[in-house]
Amino acid sequence: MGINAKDVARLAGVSQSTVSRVFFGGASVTEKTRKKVLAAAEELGYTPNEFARSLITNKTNIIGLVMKGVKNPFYPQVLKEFALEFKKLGYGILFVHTNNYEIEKEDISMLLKYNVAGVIITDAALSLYVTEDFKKNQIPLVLFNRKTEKQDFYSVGTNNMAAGRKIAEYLIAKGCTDMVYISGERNTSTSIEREKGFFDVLEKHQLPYKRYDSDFSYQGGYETTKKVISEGNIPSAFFAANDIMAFGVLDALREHSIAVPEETKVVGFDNIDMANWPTYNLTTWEQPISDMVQETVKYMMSEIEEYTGRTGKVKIPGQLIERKTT
Amino acid sequence: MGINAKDVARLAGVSQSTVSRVFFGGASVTEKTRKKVLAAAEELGYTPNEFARSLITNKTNIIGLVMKGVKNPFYPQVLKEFALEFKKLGYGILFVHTNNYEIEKEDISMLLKYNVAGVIITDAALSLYVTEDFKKNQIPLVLFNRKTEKQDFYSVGTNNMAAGRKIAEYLIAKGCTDMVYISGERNTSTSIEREKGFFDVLEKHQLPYKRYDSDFSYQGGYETTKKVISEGNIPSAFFAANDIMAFGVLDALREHSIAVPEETKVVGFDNIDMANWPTYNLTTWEQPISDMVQETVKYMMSEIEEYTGRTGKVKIPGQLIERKTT
DNA sequence: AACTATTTTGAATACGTATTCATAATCAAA
DNA sequence: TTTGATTATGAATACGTATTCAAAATAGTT
Repeated sequence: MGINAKDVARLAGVSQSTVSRVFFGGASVTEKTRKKVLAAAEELGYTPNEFARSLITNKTNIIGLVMKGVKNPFYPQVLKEFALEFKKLGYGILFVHTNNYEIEKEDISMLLKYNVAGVIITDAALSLYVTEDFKKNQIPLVLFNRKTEKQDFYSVGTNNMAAGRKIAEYLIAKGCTDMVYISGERNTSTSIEREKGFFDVLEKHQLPYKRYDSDFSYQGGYETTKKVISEGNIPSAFFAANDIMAFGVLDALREHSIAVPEETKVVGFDNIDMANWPTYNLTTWEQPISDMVQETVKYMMSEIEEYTGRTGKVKIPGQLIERKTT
Repeated sequence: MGINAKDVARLAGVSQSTVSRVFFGGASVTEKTRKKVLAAAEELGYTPNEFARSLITNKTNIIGLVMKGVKNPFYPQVLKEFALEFKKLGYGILFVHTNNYEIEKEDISMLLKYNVAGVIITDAALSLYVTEDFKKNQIPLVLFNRKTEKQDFYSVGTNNMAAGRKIAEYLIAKGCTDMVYISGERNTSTSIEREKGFFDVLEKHQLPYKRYDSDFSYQGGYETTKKVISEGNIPSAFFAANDIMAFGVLDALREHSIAVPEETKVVGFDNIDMANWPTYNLTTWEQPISDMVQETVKYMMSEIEEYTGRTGKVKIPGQLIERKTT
């Protein structure tokens, strides 16, 4: 179909090998022939065929990015940052949306078929066989903002437990005495860790607390809060496991004319753009997306350079962003 | 590195050709050998190398999806729908985030290098040379929710002008007399068309109107409304070119204690999930994402099957969703 | 059984590139 | 210039698959 290296070689009066050397870089080519080749390539509109290239090198410049939630604006933001960062490095992004809670066999297959250079899983959980599939093929894998009980991965996240603790201390300092934690899906490490840090501190201070199980969604925060209100005891503070649930909390409170931060306080998690919108003005914990992305990319590139399969848990510190809901 | 067809062939006691035939489909293979091969493949964990495949067929199962805005939740939603739809058909998605207003040369190059089967551009604008690059390579292209002045593309969107008209008629019927349109970026077809339909009707009714230029962002809607308020004349209705701007409008109004829908009314566009949140309860125009995606996929697949380069403008009708802001 | 028509299979080849290995060209030093 | 060392180039090959072409096996018919 298209123009190939042989065509360019013919026009430039050199061999195909030389054309390859010009475009691959790192090899020794005379300045004169390089110019000849580049001129010919320009004239013909030649672009190296990435597939043939990958066939030889057994490497691709594609990173697989697996994502589940797009309703939480946090994740599109993450996607964007990854896209920009990898673009700088000449890598493309194969986007895989996984619908179910766990990454599906189909999704893995897609990633393997295209021999991705690395995989980032941002939202979904993954089970054992996934481990094996990627390890067997020496494909570096990063769990972004999620961990499994098993330790054999590299994961990048924020220090959820410390954040939970800090938030508890902050609320106590503000005079809160009894608090409610609204969890995300109960099997996600993020929700569990935030809860643990939060409750640890409350227990140490012998303060009463209660957990309501929800699902990281706006509706979840909203309905849960309505339930809390209907039970009659308004706590002195709500800590929601992410921002959009906190928005649901705030809207439910507003609907019942419960003043924030006077009658009760609300803290979220993520610090998505919307947290700064005047309607919400939400006090929340900032997840340093850029730093987390940078860290992920750094590991990924080093593992692509030379695969070691090393594991680890990197926790990028975040910070409390104080606004008007506390 | 990994397992290849030859390995499977050896284990199954057949030739590589037969393995290929089993996995490519459409060819004639005995049920018995098929089972043997599949068993061997399963045992070894074989997946056909898509790159070698593409080298032969000169086709890929990758669709390039170019997107600019991720702050507007409308687009992540679109991304998700495309991902799911194409996954069903065995296609992967190469996600390209373009930062600038126009799709960049770098982005095009990425798409060409990977020889994508088709390209969908959702948000960004594109200039002439892009046209040529894709046409030359017979790569089908769809403009999703955007059009250019040039007619030589296939575009899928909603009928923005008709929607603008309907919204105007609706507001007039509600008794509004002077209205404000808050535009998106001035060079986007969507914003221009919505405006045109809207103003056409108002002019016909000889009603006063005014346009404020904004940028499709929440901040834009918010600041613009503050400006409108500071000018002293509160219009009887705002029509914002998308929902998140409408949210900005509502928040600005709320801040100034201007009652909606009593003192003024607000209409958005898109009907993103958030429009249904209790804080906003926004009356808006629903863009039928699913239908638009379906239509895009249909065209894409037919052009992949057999490239014709045919152009057209498909407009999927939407509908007014009436909530509490009017 | 004998033959033909059809289906299934294997060997060989092509796709476009990177890379090894050998050869040719260039350079440095005497 | 001669020699030796370095560099630039080309021919050949490999990557993993789809596909053509011929051979083998099977089914169908008499």
